[in-house]
Amino acid sequence: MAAPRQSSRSPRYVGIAAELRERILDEHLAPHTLMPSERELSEQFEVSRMTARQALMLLESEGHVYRRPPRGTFVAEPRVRFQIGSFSAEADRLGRQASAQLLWAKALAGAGNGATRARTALGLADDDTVHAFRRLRLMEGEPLAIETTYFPSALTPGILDVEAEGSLWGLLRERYGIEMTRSVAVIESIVLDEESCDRLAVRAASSGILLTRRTFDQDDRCVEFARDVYRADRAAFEVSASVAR
Amino acid sequence: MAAPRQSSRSPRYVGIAAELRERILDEHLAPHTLMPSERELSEQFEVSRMTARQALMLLESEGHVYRRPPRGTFVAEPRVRFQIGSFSAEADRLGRQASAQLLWAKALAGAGNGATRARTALGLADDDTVHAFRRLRLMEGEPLAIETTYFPSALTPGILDVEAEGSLWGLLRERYGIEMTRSVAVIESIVLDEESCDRLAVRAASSGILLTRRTFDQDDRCVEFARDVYRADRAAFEVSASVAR
DNA sequence: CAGCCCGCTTGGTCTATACCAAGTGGGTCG
DNA sequence: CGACCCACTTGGTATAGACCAAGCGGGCTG
Repeated sequence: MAAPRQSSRSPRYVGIAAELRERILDEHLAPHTLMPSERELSEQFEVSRMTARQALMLLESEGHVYRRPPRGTFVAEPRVRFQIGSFSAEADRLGRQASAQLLWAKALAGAGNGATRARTALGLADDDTVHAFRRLRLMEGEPLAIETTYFPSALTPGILDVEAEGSLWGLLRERYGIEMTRSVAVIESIVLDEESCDRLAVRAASSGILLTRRTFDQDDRCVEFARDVYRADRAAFEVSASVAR
Repeated sequence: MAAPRQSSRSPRYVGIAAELRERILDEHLAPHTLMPSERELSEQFEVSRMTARQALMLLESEGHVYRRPPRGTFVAEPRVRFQIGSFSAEADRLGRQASAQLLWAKALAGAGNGATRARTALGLADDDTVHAFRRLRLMEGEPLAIETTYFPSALTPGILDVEAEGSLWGLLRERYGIEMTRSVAVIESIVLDEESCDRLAVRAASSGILLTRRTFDQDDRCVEFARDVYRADRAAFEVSASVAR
C-alpha cells in the first residue's frame, strides 16, 4: 500500500525524528540511555520499520544518538572542543584523561603510503626518509581521533623505539630539543573510510573532521606533518586569527 | 526474496558506490556530468532500486555527486578552501567572484532570537541592542554559506540602512573607523536545518560546518559576533596557531 | 505561431517482508 | 558447579512494489 497522505508537508520520518529529539532534549535523557528499538518505534508511530529506521539514522547523523548492534540505539554524549595543536596538550587543558594506542610506527622511504606527500609538506628531498606514527587517541577511554604523524628522520633518530603512549610533542622537546612554535592546518568535513569507522567505533560512512597540520620549530623549519581524523559528532575546534589587511 | 549471499564481506551498495567513485575519479568526469538514474543503476548492477539508491546516497554524503530531482544525479565540484575571517576577503584572495543576498537586517533588543547570546558574546549589557544581518553568501553564483552577523548598535548607527551586498568589514572600516584586528572562532560539524538546506540548495539534513566567530578591534573590544553555516561538501578552512607552552 | 497541457522521467518517501551477524541471557548437560 | 549452546533481540542489508512532486519536452489547440 502507498503512504497515506500526511497532513504536514514534511516527510513522516522527519517528524518522528523531531519527536524523539524533543524527548531527548526536553526530558534531558542521560547519555547512554537506551532508546526504543526500530521495531518498537514502528509500532508506536504506526509506520513501517524502514521509516522508523530513517528517523533514527537522521538522529544519529545529528549526533543525538549512537547505535550499537545488536544492543540497540542509545542517547549520545555532547561533543568535546579542541584547539589546534597537540591532542595531549588539549586534553590537559580540558582536564580530561587522554591516552594513545599505537597502531603502527615505521620509517618511510620511496614513494606511496603518503610518504611523498609527507616529504613535500616537510620540505624534504625525494631520497629523505620520514618517521611515521599512527595512533588512536582516546579521551576518558573513548576513541576520538586517529592521528598519523610524520617527522623528518634526520631530526628524530631512534624515535621509533620509544613508547608512544604519551605526548610526541613533549618527546620532541625533551629528547631532541625541538620547540614547536606554530602550526598551520586545514580543517574540513569528510566521510570516514571503513578502517577509521572501525577504529573510532562509529557506523560505516559516518561524518568526520579531517585536520591536516604542518608544525614549525623555532627556526621555522617544518618539523611535523600530521593528518588527524576526528569523530565529527564528538569534536569541535577553537581557532584564532589576526585579520590580514 | 532475501539478498543472495555476496562473495565479498562488504555490503552490495558500498561496492557499487566504489565502482561509481572510481568512474568519476579515474575517468575524471567533468563536474555536472549526469550520472545514470537509480533505476538504470539497479538494472546494470542487478540490484533493487533501494540498493542502488543507497550507493548514490553514500556518494552524495561524500560530496562526489549532488542530486537535483527530478533532473537526476550529477558529478559534484571540488571544495573551496577558506581562511578564518571575512568571506569577501577570502573570495578576493582566491580570485573568486563573491556576492551576498540580504535575507534580513534588524535591530534586536530584549531576549530570544539569539539576541541574548549575541550580547553575551559582544560583552554588552542586557538592555543594549544589537544590529543583526543574515546574508546568503555566494561564490561564482553558487550558494556557499549563510552568515548571521551581530554588531553592537552603539558602534554602528544607521548600518541597517546600508545596502549589504558587499563586505561588512569594509563598511565598518570605511564608515565607522573600526579596524578588525583578530578573530576567535569555533569550527564544528553539524547537520543543516531545513531552512539552511533550502537556502544552500542541498538536500535535507545535509552535513554543514558551523563557524561561530567573535572579532575584536584595535582596542580589543569585541565588535562582531557571527554564526556562519557553510556547506560541508564545498568548504574547507585553513587556520594557523602559535603553540602555547 | 504562441501558449497550454499532458505524459515521461527523476529522485523522495513509504510499505511489507526477509534473512543476516552478533551480543545477551537462560537453561541444559557433563 | 561450570562450560556450553541455543533462542531471542537488535540493527544492517536487501528485495519488490507503490505513489508523489516536479522539471522537461513534445504535441495539441486556439
